[in-house]
Amino acid sequence: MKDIARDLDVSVVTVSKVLRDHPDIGKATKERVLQRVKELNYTPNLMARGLVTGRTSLVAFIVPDLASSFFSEVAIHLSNELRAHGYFMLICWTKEDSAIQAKEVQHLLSLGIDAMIIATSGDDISSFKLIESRNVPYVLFDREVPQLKAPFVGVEDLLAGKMATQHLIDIGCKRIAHICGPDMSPGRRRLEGYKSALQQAGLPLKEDLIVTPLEGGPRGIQHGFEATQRLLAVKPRLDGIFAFNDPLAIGAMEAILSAGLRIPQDVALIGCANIPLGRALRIPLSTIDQDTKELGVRTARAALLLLQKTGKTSPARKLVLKPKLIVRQSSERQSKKKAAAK
Amino acid sequence: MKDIARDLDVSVVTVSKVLRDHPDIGKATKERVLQRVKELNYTPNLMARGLVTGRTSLVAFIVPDLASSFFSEVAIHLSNELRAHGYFMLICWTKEDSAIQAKEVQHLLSLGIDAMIIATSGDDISSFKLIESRNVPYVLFDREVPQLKAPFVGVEDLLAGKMATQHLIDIGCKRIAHICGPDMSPGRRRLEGYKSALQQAGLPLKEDLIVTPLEGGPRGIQHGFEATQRLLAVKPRLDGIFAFNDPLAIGAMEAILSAGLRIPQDVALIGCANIPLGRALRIPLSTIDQDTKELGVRTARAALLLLQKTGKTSPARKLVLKPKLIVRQSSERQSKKKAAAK
DNA sequence: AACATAAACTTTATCGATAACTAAATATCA
DNA sequence: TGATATTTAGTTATCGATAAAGTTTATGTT
Repeated sequence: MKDIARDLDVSVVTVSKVLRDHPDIGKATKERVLQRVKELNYTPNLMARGLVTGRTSLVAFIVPDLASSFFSEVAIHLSNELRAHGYFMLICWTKEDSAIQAKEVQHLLSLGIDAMIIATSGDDISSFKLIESRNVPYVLFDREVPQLKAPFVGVEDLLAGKMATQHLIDIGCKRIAHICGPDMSPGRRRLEGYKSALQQAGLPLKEDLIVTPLEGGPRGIQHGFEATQRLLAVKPRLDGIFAFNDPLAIGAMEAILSAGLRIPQDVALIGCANIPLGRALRIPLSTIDQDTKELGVRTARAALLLLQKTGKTSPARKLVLKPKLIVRQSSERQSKKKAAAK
Repeated sequence: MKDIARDLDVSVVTVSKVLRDHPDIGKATKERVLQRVKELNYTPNLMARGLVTGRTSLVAFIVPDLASSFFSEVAIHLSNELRAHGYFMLICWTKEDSAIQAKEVQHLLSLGIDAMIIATSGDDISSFKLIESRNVPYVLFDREVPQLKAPFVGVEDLLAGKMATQHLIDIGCKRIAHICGPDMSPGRRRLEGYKSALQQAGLPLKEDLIVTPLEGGPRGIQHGFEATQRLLAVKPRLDGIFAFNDPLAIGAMEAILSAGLRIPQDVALIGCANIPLGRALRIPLSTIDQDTKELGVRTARAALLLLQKTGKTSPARKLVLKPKLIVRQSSERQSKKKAAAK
């Protein structure tokens, strides 16, 4: 910038103004500057600019898990929407580890991003308090933290849990197991939904049919496999499994099949998230759809809203989308023939 | 920082020194400062620091595609390795669009990240020239750009293409099709490998058995489906498909099955990337494994190496890993029973 | 002609830190 | 004991921009 100013014999500020389309610059100088800028392939230093203006056009998306495609898909839609409004999105992976998350958040904060979208790992609120103290707007995604009054965009998980479990009940399952997700709002609510559906149907709640993967961290196929092996050892044998997410369900599928049992005849199976590959599995997987596109777009809008109304206090809206049951072969039995699938 | 200095009646520089563990600070002052830092929950402003030092401890990973899990998996290992060395990794998605990539690169550059790891969308080298002109070290990942002498970490794609095609030939396929990937080094090399394997086996090369998805962008299931429908219309009918990646192969699988054909009896199928779900598919998918963990770790090391040797000219190494054939049901026929799978 | 207005720039201060140098107080040693 | 080291802390300049206020010069107004 200095170079440009020197070359053209104008002040640095003039150059700066040209770059920001400031009204008071002559047409002639403006063109001279712009040309030189092009020649030198100059780009303003965002750190310096950010230092003064406090804005960087960056939004960070903090996710606990990348392997399960749910967050990746949402990221895609988020990114598209934010990009359309002039923001850049960066993804930051926390490995479902709240200590890592705390570090990343701190680092991002001091880097000076404009907003954060967080699917939190752990409900330690100190990180959030830190964000608030820095006046950086943020949106909670997928995972709610009750103590915080930040905007939240997510899915009605209690209902998701109920729907999945109720569906298994509808097709005649009596001994339904649940493989738990991480101990955060979606995991807890889906479990709750599972319990309440059982209760409403007058089925007993067996603690040994509720398992949590031994290993922590993001829930993947191998966790589902391991958990299901333990479940299959419980007698009398279960006849249905509702897994927290699709990867867990896929692991469960492998465990069930390799134990020589049939799906859905011996054990019916349903997951949650509706990953694109669910249809293509050995046994197409029933699941609960969460509409990642809608989630992504709505979350982006929530963030953009915060970014616009700089001063005004935000109403801190809570947006909860309705989940949708998708029945495929893994839970299709004679008794009832619900439509859906695809 | 100023506040802390004022409160404790020391200079800002002293505080700064304490924070950086500079040798010349008294034990007493050091402790006083540290305590106040904790009380105020203070974090140094990285923009300001970066402005002076030129370092931010940030590494950006630029990927064209998030849906196919290949890059997500690599990202996980990359992130782990970089984190172990004190760097933070941010993922940036370019939608397989070189214009978007150019923008993101520019934005990241002016943000002042320490290094970039790029799986490029398009071989427009102007972005790379820009990066070089800013003296930001970068590593090319997965996709090579011949004109550039930056370090490269990837897979021997020519061999991958050969292995996959040769395998189909080995099991008796005569009319083998290929669904192309994006027009960059992996796509081109795998196609080349496909051609050379056919040639070596004395099989004719039919141009109408080589298709490219109509729609551009990241290759997904639906692209494989669409491309395969066109392939199936070609007479005499093909008896084998080698798809650029696993999602394409899965799309192909759906198209083949819904056309009433059997896999592998009528059409044998092989993909590339070895996504974790390949095993669990309706018909377990043969594929070429690329060892995402090794790729991630090696790429991270290459980047770290560049970050260390600040001054010295880097040897610009090229690291090409050997792919591995994984045979599963989608290409298992009587004739030969190769082992592998799992 | 005198003054107000506008256009087109320039000056100065600042964002929040660090680097390089300087200064004072204390320690060490012949 | 005086001289040189060593500790510890403070000064000043700078990184690359922007905001706010100031300065010319040209134009219009009555």
